[in-house]
Amino acid sequence: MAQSVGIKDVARAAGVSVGTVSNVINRPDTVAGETRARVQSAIDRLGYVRSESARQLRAGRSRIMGLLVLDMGNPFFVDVARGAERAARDAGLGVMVCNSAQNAGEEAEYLALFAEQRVRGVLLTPADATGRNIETFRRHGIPFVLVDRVAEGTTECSVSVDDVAGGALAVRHLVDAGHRSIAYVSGPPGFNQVRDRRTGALNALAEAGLGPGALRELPTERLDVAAGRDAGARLLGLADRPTAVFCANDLLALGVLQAMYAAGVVVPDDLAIVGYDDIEFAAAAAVPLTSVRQPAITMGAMAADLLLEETEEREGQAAHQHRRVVLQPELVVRRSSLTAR
Amino acid sequence: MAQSVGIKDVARAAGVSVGTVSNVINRPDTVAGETRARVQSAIDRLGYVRSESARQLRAGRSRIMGLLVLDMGNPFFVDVARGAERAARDAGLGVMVCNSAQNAGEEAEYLALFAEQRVRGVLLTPADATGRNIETFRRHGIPFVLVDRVAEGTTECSVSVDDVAGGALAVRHLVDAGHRSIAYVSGPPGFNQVRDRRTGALNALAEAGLGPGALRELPTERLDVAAGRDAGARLLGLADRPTAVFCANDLLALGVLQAMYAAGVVVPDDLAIVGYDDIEFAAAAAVPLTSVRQPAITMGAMAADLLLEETEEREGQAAHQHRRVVLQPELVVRRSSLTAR
DNA sequence: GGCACATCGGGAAGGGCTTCACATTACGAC
DNA sequence: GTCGTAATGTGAAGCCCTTCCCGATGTGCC
Repeated sequence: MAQSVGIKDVARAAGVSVGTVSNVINRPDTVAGETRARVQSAIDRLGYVRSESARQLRAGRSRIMGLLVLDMGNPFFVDVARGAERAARDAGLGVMVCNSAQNAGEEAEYLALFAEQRVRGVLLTPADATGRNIETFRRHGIPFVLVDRVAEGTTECSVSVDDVAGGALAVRHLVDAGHRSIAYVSGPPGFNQVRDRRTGALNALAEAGLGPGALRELPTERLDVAAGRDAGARLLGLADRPTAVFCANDLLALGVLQAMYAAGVVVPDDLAIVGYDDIEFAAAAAVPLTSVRQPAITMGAMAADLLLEETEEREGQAAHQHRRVVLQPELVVRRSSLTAR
Repeated sequence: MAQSVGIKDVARAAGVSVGTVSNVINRPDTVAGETRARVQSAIDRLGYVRSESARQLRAGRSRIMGLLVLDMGNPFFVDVARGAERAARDAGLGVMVCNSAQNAGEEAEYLALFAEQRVRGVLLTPADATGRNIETFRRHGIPFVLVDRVAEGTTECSVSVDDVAGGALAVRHLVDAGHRSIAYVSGPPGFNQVRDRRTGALNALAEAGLGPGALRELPTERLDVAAGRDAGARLLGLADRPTAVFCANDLLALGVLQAMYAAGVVVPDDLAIVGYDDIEFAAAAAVPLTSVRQPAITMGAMAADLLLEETEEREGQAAHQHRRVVLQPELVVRRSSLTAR
């Protein structure tokens, strides 16, 4: 197969001009049926595929949307991606999914890549707590939507879940079960989600007349299973060990669970655990995990829709109003938080 | 920020020709230091980002590699992607990861997308058992490497894991533990992996003097947790229930495990389970899963390397020999297969 | 039969970049 | 002083496509 079948080759083969071939592809109704058929058959015969780069160069923008997530190893983000993909596809766009791996450097690299690609817009779960990457990116004039994080200031659209409410759900549940000393395995302190969930947790404690002293925070470097195991080990070393632990996400919770299992600590009897995200594997865990469910697919889809709305506007519709959508989480109770008695 | 700062604007601002700006970016050593600095500062000042599409149009090919996996919800493929990304990045390429969701139609769409993008090459885990998509794609002359599947014929490179050996490992382990009647939750019959793992299973049975009747196959539509739950339900309905089950991947195994748990069947005492892939969540399952580990990251990285080797050759090195790399799996024994006594 | 009007298709102009052949300059050597 | 050479920079061609303006052809109607 010839490496380079161009529109010219097709035109020659079909005995028409290149303009006509282009019309057949892009506005078939402007071409007479007979001509169209002839051109189409030439296209098929030669195996012509139009060059997206040329197309894009002409159009000035691409048909791809960038999605930069914190961790593709976390099924939560896989779901976000799924939702975004679906919405983008409905609009005829593709999604380029990239993984910053919770690392500001990689985030910057991928954002630069997106800029070079003249991506239509970007969905972003920020990894860089300083916000410097975003600041730099803003200069390019490429619209973006924050995912799983509320936009601060009024600058951009965002779709997030009410993390304060989520944290409160989790801890209220534990308090109701009688726990009075709770650990919070929290993740990197820079993340808003982490902070907001703590705020919610403290609120729930306050409701019950408990002070912030009832919450012992165990920060971690990363939001993954290994970090959870590590936090679990630290938890075991605490004097006056809490009777319950709330984890900033399910991966951490699974890690904690593994550490408890290895140490012979019985969950939930000796330690109750509540996770966050309700990933599919939470239900299949050694002890099925109680978790705060987030509508991940919806979040991805809504973010993509907001972005689409914003980019359409650029084609001269009514002005797009930046919006901050906040969804509500939901508590899913399973065995890990049900003290047996 | 002006939407469109082009190389011309930079040239004007720096008082040089466009050619020189291009040289500053692509071959800085051919430009005098003073000029280079002036151009660079103009670039920074204007926030110029080169257009990848124009660059690519000129170059005739892109700097992106496509990766099309069966299921991004399966952590196994997330690892494959990780490996591929790392290897590609080392070569200065980006990876566009797409998810065929085990669906031939979506696979075809994404392959078409890759062709339009003039992607450098494609790493592919085929979803279309008929091979028709591949056949069509081959016409474009874009090199590709099959991942997790042996190339049939001598047509392409492939990287896979010896599935026959893996199936044998799993079932030999079960036979050694005394099981004489084993179920195989297998997945869609079109998949080679599924077939090869069965072959291995039968081999292991034969070694032990058991006939194929000792293996009861339960096919499923998909390779995911829901399908596993479904297969588990069917398993429970079988007269003369097998005492062990071997699953074609860990997601199925987790599903089976959930079904058993729901039905009060004790794993491993009433039913031993062995999965495949050894995803991270296998170890954290309700009953930690025995599984056949595959070197997923390595597989992704090797596939990317093979592809790079092949595309480099196109620039006129020694001819690239298509190769089929076959890696070895490894059994990881955990509680789900250890009959308690 | 001739005219107005659709309808089609042709041709050329970019769009932003790289690259290549060539112009310019400086400098050391003879 | 002249020439060769190396070091720099210039400018235009061309990658492949879309789009827009027109000319050409055909149609229906008076």
